[in-house]
Amino acid sequence: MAAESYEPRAIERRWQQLWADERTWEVSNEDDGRPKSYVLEMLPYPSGEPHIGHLKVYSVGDAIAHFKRRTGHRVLHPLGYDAFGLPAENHAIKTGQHPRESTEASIAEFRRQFNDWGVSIDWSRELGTHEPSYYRWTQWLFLRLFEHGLAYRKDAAVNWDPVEETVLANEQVIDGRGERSGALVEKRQLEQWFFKITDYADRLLDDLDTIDWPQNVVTMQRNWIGRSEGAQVVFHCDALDTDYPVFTTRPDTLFGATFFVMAPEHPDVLKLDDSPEVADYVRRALTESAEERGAEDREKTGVALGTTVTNPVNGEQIPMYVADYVLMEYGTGAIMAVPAHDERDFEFATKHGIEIRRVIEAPDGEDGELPYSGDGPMVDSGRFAGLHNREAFAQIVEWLGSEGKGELAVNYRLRDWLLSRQRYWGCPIPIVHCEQCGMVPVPDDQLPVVLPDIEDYKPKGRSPLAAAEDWVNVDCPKCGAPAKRETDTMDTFVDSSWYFMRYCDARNDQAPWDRDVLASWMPVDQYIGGVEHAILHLMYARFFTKAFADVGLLDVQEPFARLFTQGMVTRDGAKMSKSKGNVVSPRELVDEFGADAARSYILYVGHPAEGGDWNDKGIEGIHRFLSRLWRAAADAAANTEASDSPTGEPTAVLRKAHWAIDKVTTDLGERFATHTAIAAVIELVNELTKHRDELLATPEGASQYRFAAATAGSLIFPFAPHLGSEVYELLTGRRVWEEPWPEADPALLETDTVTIVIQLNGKVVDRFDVAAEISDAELEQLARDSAKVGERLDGREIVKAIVVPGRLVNLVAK
RNA sequence: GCCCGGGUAGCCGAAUUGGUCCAGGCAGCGCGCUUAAAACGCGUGACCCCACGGGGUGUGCGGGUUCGAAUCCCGUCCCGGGCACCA
Repeated sequence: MAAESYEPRAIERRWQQLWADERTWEVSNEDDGRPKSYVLEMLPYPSGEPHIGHLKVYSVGDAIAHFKRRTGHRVLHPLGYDAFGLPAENHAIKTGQHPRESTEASIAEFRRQFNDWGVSIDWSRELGTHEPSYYRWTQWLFLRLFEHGLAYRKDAAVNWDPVEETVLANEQVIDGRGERSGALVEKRQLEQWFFKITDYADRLLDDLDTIDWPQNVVTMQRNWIGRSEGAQVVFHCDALDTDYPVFTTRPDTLFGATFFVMAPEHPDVLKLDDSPEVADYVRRALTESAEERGAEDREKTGVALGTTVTNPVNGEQIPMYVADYVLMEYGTGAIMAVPAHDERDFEFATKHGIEIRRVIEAPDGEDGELPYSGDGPMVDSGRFAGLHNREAFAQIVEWLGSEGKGELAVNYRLRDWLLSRQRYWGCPIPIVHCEQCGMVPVPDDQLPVVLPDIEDYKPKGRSPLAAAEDWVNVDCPKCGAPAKRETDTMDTFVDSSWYFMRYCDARNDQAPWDRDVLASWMPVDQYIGGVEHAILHLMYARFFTKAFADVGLLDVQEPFARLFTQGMVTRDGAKMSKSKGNVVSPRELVDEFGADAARSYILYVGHPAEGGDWNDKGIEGIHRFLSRLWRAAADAAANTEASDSPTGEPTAVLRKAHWAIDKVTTDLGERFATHTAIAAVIELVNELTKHRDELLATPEGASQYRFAAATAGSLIFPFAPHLGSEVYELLTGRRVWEEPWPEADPALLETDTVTIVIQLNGKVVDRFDVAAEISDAELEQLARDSAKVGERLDGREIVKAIVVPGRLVNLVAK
């Protein structure tokens, strides 16, 4: 009997060294006839050292990558770092350390730990988004979008984070506060760079149907795009002789429009009425934060503008108001108000004593409470009265069209992506501003525009780059006159919106990628990451993919065919956080229990898509299991006569091994239920431990024991690759990752007999064992004989027997 | 307020998607090995009755459909997440 104990560190070091020496996980871009599979985890942001979330995402991804390799796929599984960004820069402001230094120190630590975890990465494709060899192509791609009008500069009211001292994208503002700083965001009128993501709203929406993503992520993207269909309707204002278009989803309620409201930001408000009362209201509304203004239970305030517009359907003059519940950013910044059928308008009208006119009845004819936003027949609506409002919708829009007063229209909640940042540690925007030529792109052969070193990283309301005068002052690439570089940098989300394409052809120095190479790998077959990226990153990456397809750089429409969002690991039911002091450090775990135990346990704590509650004792259980497997393998190996192909009559252990193969294959391959997959291997190992002595007593038993132990190693390999490799090699002399995934023998999956339970309306009346191979027809006959269909039982006549395949029989009585 | 998820042993969690519950792990209890401890192994493990064969009740709560419900339907209560003045 082997006396050695399981020493994960030694085993893990040995295999990691071998994988590094042999470059086992590198994959060539040559097609070798196997189907490709691109498995990718969301790229990590290197800050400090990896946390438990990183351990989880790579445990998940690596299990998939290994499973794919062993089921005959050519697997691309690369890794890189999202290296630009504010935390490194804020650290630099505090300490004076160059962000590059702190970032690269962190990258080194990440790389070291990923290796300690034994993740099967193709390191030949490693990249960092802060490297000039990478951001050269970020800039190059930016210029392609610029050429096609998809990157543009405009003056707009933007979100200004007063703590970070930079503008933020809409997506980075949560409840009126900066996503990182938590500071109340201010509106500032600034000239900024945008990507025209709104051009892609419909495609981003429609193509959600073509990808296999979690339902909740799809829903979040749908809501974020926020497509609504309705009509644009023109209201004429005699006072300024101006037409004011409004967007409405309910043109069928036009006859109920009894007033008209403009947003405080609307440029015409003060032209219509410059009274002190109006001016005061506008001033107050504009200085309020988005948060205050958006508060849910806030009263509807507003001021009359002292003039009217004409309702196009009936020629009525209706009063105009300015009110802050109307948003300048959505629609046209003005609305028609229908208090009878809109809650907000109702509230405002009630407060200001405005007429509330019902134009749609509840369908049952009874007048319900107002406001009523449902469907029903139209009343008090001129020639449309009596129609159902759904029919009237189309007819009213058609009539408006014929009068030149309106048309069908679609509106989106989605805004263009604001990409410029007034910060240092980011990718420079490759544009030169020339007095003569305007905005001039830096020629491709002068890329990259290298980020210069500076002394002072502190933002002062403009980019710190502006202080680097040697760098800023250049000759215009077009006319040669003195000009200035753009000093804003790009949002880091730009860097991470195309990195998955770069991996395909990571060392190409002629182009961001070769189109054919890209076509051979894209799309990513399985993408894995946190649900917190449901909108930002995942929307931007989809947009980039579509935009590059349009520009002619690639041939796919969607970057990520399947998405897996992992749940958060908690500890004792609470989120892990430094302030709570309940953080589990991957490094300490790996030191104590080994990477295999840490990785297996994290996949065992629950279904990886849901959370999973960390329990310090729990990982010891997994460690015990791995130790048992190790000892079983050592025992089998010590029995040198035993062959690894099983001989003799199948015993329970052999059946269990095949059962485990079947279970792990389904649970890992199809359902991605890692918990039950690992539990199946645990059961197999428990079976081995339990029957060790009796099995090892005979040559047949020993062969089955050896086979079962090798199978356990093979099956645990995707979760615990080091021990899996060790066990398999020990027992078979072969490398497990070069072996095809095992197949279960169907004949061994079944047990000899099954117990048939005869029930009468849920009550057990009889039970007996039959051979497992019994056919359904025979089973039913047995049931009839046993329970005497047609006779009476418990005073009731049995009318039929329902046979559930292989399991039980139910009798129906009346 | 609206839209998704989810409530199963003391805890984490399974349940082949409608097939007769609770696999696996943790904690607990008992036993073996041991001078002892640790480690390891074996057994036990929802609740209530019991003549020791078994019987009854059990998946947040109340109904319903079905031969059969953790699973489907209706109502209700909690917990988590997303959205929220978007006209």
